[in-house]
Amino acid sequence: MSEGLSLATSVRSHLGGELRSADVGSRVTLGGWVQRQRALGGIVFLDLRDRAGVIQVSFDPKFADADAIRMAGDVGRESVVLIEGEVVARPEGGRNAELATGDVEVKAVTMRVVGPAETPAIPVTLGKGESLPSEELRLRHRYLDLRRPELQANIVLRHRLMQVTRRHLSERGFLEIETPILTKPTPEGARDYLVPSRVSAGEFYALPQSPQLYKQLLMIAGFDRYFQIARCFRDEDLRADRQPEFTQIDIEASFIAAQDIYTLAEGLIAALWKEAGVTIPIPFPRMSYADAVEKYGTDRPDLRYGLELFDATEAFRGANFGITKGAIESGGRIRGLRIPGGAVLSRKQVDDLEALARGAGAAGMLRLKREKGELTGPPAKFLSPEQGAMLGIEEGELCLLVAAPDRVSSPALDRVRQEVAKVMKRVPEKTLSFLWVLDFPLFEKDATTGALGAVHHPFTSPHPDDVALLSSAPEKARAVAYDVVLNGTELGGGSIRIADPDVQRRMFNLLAIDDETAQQRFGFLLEGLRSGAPPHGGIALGFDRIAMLLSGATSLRDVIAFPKTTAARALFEGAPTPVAAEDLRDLHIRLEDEGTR
RNA sequence: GGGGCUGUAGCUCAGCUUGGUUAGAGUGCCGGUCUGUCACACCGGAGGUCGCGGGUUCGAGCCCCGUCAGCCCCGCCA
Repeated sequence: MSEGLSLATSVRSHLGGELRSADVGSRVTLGGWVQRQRALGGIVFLDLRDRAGVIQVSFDPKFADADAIRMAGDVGRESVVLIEGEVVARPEGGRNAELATGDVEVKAVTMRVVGPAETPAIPVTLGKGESLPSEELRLRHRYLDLRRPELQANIVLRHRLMQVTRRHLSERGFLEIETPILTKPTPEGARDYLVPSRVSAGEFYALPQSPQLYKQLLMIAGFDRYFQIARCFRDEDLRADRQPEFTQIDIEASFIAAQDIYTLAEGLIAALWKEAGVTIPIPFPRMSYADAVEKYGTDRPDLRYGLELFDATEAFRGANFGITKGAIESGGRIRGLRIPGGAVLSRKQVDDLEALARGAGAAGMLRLKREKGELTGPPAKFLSPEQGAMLGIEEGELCLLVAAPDRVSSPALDRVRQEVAKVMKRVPEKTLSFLWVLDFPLFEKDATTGALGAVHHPFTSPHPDDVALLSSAPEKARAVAYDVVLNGTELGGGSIRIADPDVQRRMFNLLAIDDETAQQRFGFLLEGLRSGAPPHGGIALGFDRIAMLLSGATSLRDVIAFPKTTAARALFEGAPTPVAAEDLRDLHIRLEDEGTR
């Protein structure tokens, strides 16, 4: 973890974790935490930990004063001590190859306990028979948890990724500009975190879900290139990869097209991965949204393994098989995947796959396989030999099919495909498969009401080839919107925005937002657009997620210094918390059921 | 909003299937021995609201109901 800096001060001369053979002979004053003691009677060893690592300190009666030896034996773990002594080479056979400092040790002369510690509530260093404490306790005693080298390394990497981001973008003319944290509630999208206003009774600010409108206004203002490492807030239910407050690398630029954003984001992503020691090839491959959903059933496909979906509708056309016949007649298709070597999967394994498909909304899954040249499985007897051949199932292959409308079969087959890759061990762990998914639809239809909603957001520019569709078939119109995906995980996304106030007005009309509502919600942006807006667009990358991937962590909580739990609680400081009645009064807020609290 | 898993010593866990004497282990902690250890070793000791509340039972860590907390998933996340 050594960063090769001198962190010497008037209190300490070196970082113990940085000492090496070259330092032998130096007089040093170290400060750090007592990680472990080994008292052998006359002689005492302390493992002293600081930001750079661990160094062994020996207290030998021939060098150290008696007070120091006594204190070294008595001091509690995790206490902070200052030690004066000399760096010496360890005796032959006494070196510790597992320690970066293991060729040397510090022979102590004096010691002071400057920060005595009570017995830690959770172990910082795991000893014999100990495993990592529960996450609940780790979060409750976060200052102890953060002392662990693993978390320190994650936080240090996060810092370096931030600096790379700033340098990379600054060097390309991007200006880091802060936008408000107290902002205006937005009815669409995620739930807002609201902040009551004291001076304006009954009115509320919202914490930003993203700086979207502000960054567009900065383009209208002529700053041309903006970025921010922006904190965003969304009051939705959480997951391992979702925190209520999170950090985005937010980027916007003027006089650009989508192509420019791809190049820019690829350069930044390559720089971030390089900082973590990984060279990645750019540019990334690109795929249309329509292709992604057709071939993989998802808008963020994992391309590390094949297992493309295929359309088997033609093979089943005319077959007197109730399930497929019904699906085809009601406008659906028969889609599925062929799994090389999958014929060996057990009945139970395939049942489990079907359960996943059902969990994702499918009524069931059809199975066929070819063994010893013969096609078997429930649908087989309904197919003529010619129809069976159309399925293209090779020897040893298992074929799984879902007969349904695409909106059902796509998510079901996506789940099945991912699980098959896992079960068949087809996922190459080390491969990094970056991908641009382009040309998202502009709108999505609400399944129950049929109303149009924005897929990305209402300021996303329609695809230039599809402008005519806005009047005829808006649900078929594509947007100039793009996501960048790594191994099936969305790293970020963005779009080219609408710069023309007339187009923006049409968008609102299609979204059933009338002029008055639009003015009320987005007036400041609309006025801005009418005052001369350059063509502009941008992207936002999930910074925590990138830090998580690059540090090898499996939870965002391991790359955030003070994260929240899945109930959005902060266990360490204890937020949220009730507040005094007079504070609520000042904010013009009265709680329901106050008497029962 | 829904589903699943977990909660026993400071920490990590066993005990719960099939209710029954004094709830165990490792580690940590406390005391002692030990001059080259490095997950030191050895000897001794203390340490429990079995998450919380209610119920069933002669009897509950164990069975039932509720509740709180943590984690994972679905919905949700423009």
